[in-house]
This record gives sequence, C-alpha cells and structure tokens, in this order.
Amino acid sequence: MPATIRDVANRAGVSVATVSRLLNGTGRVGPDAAARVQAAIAALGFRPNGMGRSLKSRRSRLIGVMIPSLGNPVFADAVAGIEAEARAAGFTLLFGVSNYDAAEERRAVEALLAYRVDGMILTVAAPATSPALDSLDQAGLPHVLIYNQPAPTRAVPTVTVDNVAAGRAVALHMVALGHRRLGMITGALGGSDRAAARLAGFLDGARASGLTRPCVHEVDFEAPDPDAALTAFASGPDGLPTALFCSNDWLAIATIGALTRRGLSVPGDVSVFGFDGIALGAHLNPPLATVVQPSRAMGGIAARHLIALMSADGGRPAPGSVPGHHLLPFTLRPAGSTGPVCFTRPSPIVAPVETTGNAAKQAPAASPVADLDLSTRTS
Amino acid sequence: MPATIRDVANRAGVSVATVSRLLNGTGRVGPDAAARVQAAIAALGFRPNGMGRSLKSRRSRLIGVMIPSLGNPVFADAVAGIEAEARAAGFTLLFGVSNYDAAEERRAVEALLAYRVDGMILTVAAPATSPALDSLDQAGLPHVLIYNQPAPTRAVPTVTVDNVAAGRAVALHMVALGHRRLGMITGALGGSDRAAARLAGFLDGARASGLTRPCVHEVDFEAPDPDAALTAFASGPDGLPTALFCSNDWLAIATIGALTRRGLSVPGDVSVFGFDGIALGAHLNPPLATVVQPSRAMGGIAARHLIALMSADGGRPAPGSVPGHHLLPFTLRPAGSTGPVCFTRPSPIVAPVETTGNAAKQAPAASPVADLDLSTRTS
DNA sequence: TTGAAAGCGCTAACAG
DNA sequence: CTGTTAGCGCTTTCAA
Repeated sequence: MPATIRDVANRAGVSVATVSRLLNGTGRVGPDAAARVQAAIAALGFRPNGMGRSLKSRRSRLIGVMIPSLGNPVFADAVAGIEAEARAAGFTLLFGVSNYDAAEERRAVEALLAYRVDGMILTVAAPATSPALDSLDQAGLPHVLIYNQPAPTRAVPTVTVDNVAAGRAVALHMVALGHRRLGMITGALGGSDRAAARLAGFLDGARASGLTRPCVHEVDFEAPDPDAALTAFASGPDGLPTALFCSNDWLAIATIGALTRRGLSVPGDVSVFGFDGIALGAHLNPPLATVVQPSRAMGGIAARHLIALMSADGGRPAPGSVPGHHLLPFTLRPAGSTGPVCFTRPSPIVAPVETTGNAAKQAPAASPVADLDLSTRTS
Repeated sequence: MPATIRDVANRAGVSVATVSRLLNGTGRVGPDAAARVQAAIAALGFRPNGMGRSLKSRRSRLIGVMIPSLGNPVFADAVAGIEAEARAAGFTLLFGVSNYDAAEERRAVEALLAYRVDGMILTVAAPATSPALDSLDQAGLPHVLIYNQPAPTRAVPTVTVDNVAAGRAVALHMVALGHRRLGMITGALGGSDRAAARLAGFLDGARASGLTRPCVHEVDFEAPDPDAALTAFASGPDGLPTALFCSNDWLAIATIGALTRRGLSVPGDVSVFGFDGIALGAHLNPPLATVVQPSRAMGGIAARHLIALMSADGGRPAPGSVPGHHLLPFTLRPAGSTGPVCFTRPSPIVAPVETTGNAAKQAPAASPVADLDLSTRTS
C-alpha cells in the first residue's frame, strides 16, 4: 500500500491540511513544518494519489486524446506535439483509438469521459454526425478537433489546414506539369471528412482547368489495396491517369509500390502526389511529392488552445483567447514522385493546358501540345 | 455537473448500493428495481465516475504506457497492439513519452504512478540502471518491458526479440553476400540497450567471419545526422564500408537518403540493412532490407502478460501464467537495399568468404575472390 | 434482494 | 500559520 497524505501528516506531526497546502503551494506553511513534511514525504516515498485529488478538486489534470489510428505516422506526430505541450502544462494523456469508425469513436470517448478528463483533443470521421461529439457537447467538456474540417453545424474549435484549397492546389500543380488525365485514390470517404474535402478541392481544381472529372477510387484505410484501384482505373474508359492524387502519404507510398510492381515508373509513367508530409516521405526514392501539413505543431496548438479553454471554463467564454478555428498553412512539396507529363504513351489531349502563373514557376511546364517525344524518356 | 450514482438511486427510488450492484454485476438485483435503475441511468446520461470507482476499489483499470518516442513508427505499432488488447480487457491507456532519456523516464513513470495505474508497459534506455524501474519495483507495480534486453540484474518480464542473435545474423548475411568491410550506424548506445545488443551481435558475427572490427558511429535518435557518420567513415582508414547496418529502420532510411544525396547508389555502392521491419520499409525503392520484429504482436503479448500479472497480483505469483521473458522470433528480410558486394571500387580483400549454408541460399553469393567485373554494374 | 454506513485519499472552507 | 471537518463518487461489508 502506497503511503497516504495521512501517513505523511502523522510522521511529520502536522495535520493533513498542512501537507496538502505544501503539496499544492496553496497557503503559507512554516519553515520548520515544511521541512518535517518534506522529510516525511521523502522517507515514505509518498506520491499524492491523483484519483483522490481529482475527486475532491474536480479537475483531473488529464487530457483525453482520440485518433483514428496509430498506423499512420501523421497521427503519431500530432500526438507527440500534444504530449509535449500537455506535459509542460502538467497534464497527462489518456489515450484512445477509433479505427476510423463512428461507433468506436463513441466507445473510446465514453471511456475517456469516464475518467473525467478535463478536456479532449480528437479527430473524428465526420464532425457533423459524430455521436462522440454529441457526448462531448452534452457533457459540456472542452474539446478541440484536429485534422477535421470545421463543421458548420457544430461550434467546435478545430485546428487544421484548408484541405479543399490544398486539394485544388494539387490539381492545378498537376495541370501545370502538363497532366490532363488526373485520378485520385482516397481512403474511405465515410471515415474521413478531410479526405472528402481534399477530393472536393481536387475535383474543383480539375474542373477549373477545363478537364473532365477525374476518376476516383476509394480504398480501405486499414488495409489499403491500391492495386485494385489501379486495375479499376486501367479498365476504365480513359485508362490509367498520368497523375494520381492520394488522400494521404501512407496511401501514396502503397500506391507507388503497386505501380512499381506493375513495371510502371514513378514519375516517368505516373506521377503520384500524397498528403500529410510525413517525415519518411522525404527519404523515399523518389522523394514523395506531398502537401505538407504541420502535424506536430497542429497537436501543440490544439493542446495550448484546449488548455486555454479549460481555464476559461470556470467563467464566461474568456476574453479573446477562445476563438474558433485555427487554419494552419500548408505547403506543396513538389518532390520527385511527381513530374511533367510523359508523352510516350497515347494520351487523349483535349485542350491546351492553361498554366497558372505561379505553378508554372515550379517546373518548366511541358510545351502545351507537344507531341510524342520518344527520344529522351524511355521509362 | 455529471449525474452521480446518488442521482440515479434517487430517481429510481433505490439505494446507491443497488445501483452499484447492477453496474458491476455483483450481487442480485430484482427485475423491477433493475428496470427502474436502467431507466434512470439512461434518462440522466449517467456515466460512472472512474475516479471514485478507482479510489474505493483500489483498481483503476488503467494501464500505463511509456515509450521513448512516437517519431519512430515501431513504437507506435507496439502501442497499437497494446491498445487493442487492453481495450478488449476493459482497460484504458495512460500515456507518456521519455525521449530516450533516463530522467524523463522517471518523470513520466511518476506521472503515471500518480494516477495509480494497475500496471505498466514500457521501454527504457537501460533496464539495469533505470530509475524508472526502481520506482516501479518499489511501488510493487506489475510491469513488463518491451524491446528492452532482459536485464540479468532485475527480474522484470520482458517481451522482445534476441537482438544479439539478430545483429549476428545481419553480419553473417552481409558476409555471405561477399562484403568484407562492414560498418554500423547506431542510435546513442546510452539511450538504447537494444541498439547496444544489436551492435554486440553484429561485431560478434563479423569477428566469427574473420573480419576486422567494423567501424561504428553513433548518432542522435531524435535528429539523426547520418551524413556526419558517413563522412567519419569515409575519412577513416578503410574508407566507406560496402555494407552498413543501422540500428533501426528510421536511421536506415535516413542513411539511404544521405548516401543517395552523395551520389552513391544503394545497394550498388553500399548495402544498407535496417532493424524493426516498419511497414513503410517494404514500400521504399529499393525495399529496405531489415530485421523484422513483430511489433504489434509484441505490444499485444505484453498487454496480455501484464493483465495476467495484475490478476495474479492478489495472490501468489500465479500458477504457470507468470513466466519471465518472451523471446519472439525475428526474421531477416533481405530486400533490395542490400545486395552482393560490388567490386567496382577498390576493396581490401583479406580472406576468402566463408558462406554459411543458410544465408547462401538467400542470394547467390558473389564468387569469393572474383576480381573486378566492371561490365555489368556501373554505379 | 435491498439499504445503511463506512470509508478510499485528497482538497477546501472555516476556525483558531 | 495551523488544525478540524466535510465531503468528492463510488464500492463494499454488514444487517435486515
């Protein structure tokens, strides 16, 4: 049995109140008493019981964290950011995983709620309809979303990037490189509102560039099978796209693997663009072209924001420190896995490429309707 | 204010004891009373307070998890395994990170201990001298180590692979491929007993093969700088090794990047072997040769073992269910990043290669002292 | 089958 | 500056 505050008090010849005061720095304690208490604490190896403390003070100093999966490093990065910030503020993390599933989200949130976390940081499948968020709202527990799209129907602080704009930027970038047949491989849209937003932006970008609607294929998050998607693409009317946008890096890497196994070169035959900017991507060969979002910072900002929210909780919504959403900047990393369109394969050129001034700078866009140039590229 | 068990009891017209009994399935409850209680629980949205529950029952149903870092996917994988198993058994995870630092380990463990976790799963820098383990021992808290080497001086259950044997196997494999100048890039040995064990095995394998002691360079875990290590190798007496063993995949990937940036090809100029078998490695180009350890299973097994330990806690060390160490099997994945030695560069051949029967099967070992063959390989 | 009552370890008034 | 005391929400004897 661990020592209790009472044991310490007895040994030091003071009351438990004195020990408590010393422990929490609340109220003055005489130097001699303090010394005796310190000695007793050390001698007994006393460690204040967080449970008792939380029960009485009604603050657990626990932050709940729930993410869809630990398999995708992007979430691990965010958790690392949360952990660092939370620890610095004296909070400990209670952790749950949802596997991209709404029912599991609810279960996980209930579990964290049971321990009376002071607040929660999470990513849900779909904020608008999330039962987990319903629980949180009903409990009146401060919480902030990360990665999710800000839900118009629900006023919950969200730290994220503009996924729609990012998706659009990817499409424009591809077009600027001369690609006309774009495609997207996305994780299950029902399990990820951000994937849906990226898709929406991507389609919009393609449309704005005068392209027909890119083909889209969904794959499972947990056991993605890009090969099936590639087969589906290939057997479609337009054949395999020359540029593929994947809804996350994890998927993009699997896709590159599947392409390579088919004997296709990246970016020679097919360009691949990912999303997230996980650290490993930069080390790949070729380096993974991707939309970089500041995951660790995202976690850190969410934590700071949540902590502010929790302190403000006792009063009115706080002066100006409790805004709505944090839209963090993303950057395009147009690395090796994406390049100018290759004309060695028959590709139905429909209209001249309209390069946007900015993207044109990134890479010398392939001359608009240049025809087959078999000399230099041979796959 | 969340509803309490008292609120439920009042609303249902029963005593709190009855509610508690229904909640925990301990003791019989009349059907009518049960129905009224259920109704009250639903109506009030009652969620039993884990703090109060833990305080009284002296069991928190919390499992503490502490790992060195979330940046390396191998730990995230293990946590995923722990989480799945823990959840299935009704436990929630309390989470901490140590950054490969003994002092931080202690701090993290103290934090988890404060919440009276029922048990703990962790990876420490050095089990023999870990103050964190001292705390755990002193508190009498069940715990199991993962990834760590079983410490002879401390009787703590450990789930891991045989790092020494694995390191040795890597060396033998390299030798079988004709490599004579081996090298190792390792994370700080003081922060990782397993890295030290891998090194020991590797050196032993090299020695057993009649090679001189391979060069070794340590790099930082958090911000590894393989380039500095490469420079150090290159300026050494033997020059750059033809085969490099990295103490983990993360490092191996960074090393491949650094080599490529120097214009060296992998495995053409230098073979690289990693350790861990993180999923991403298989998708690299070339695929990462590595020692695969079953991380997720490791986490799961550790969790199951811990849970058994915790149940047994109330009595004697339990019948046969509380053994010491679990040594899980590892497998070599001799993928693309490691290949036969390349003879286009001057390499001091010292003695004929003695191939071990087994490894020879993996790849057609380069003919022992074949001389320069510039025709086929050109970088 | 049910209820009354005694705390688990701690904090926070309130007296002194 | 210090001690007394009343719970926080819950489980668990012990009687009824």
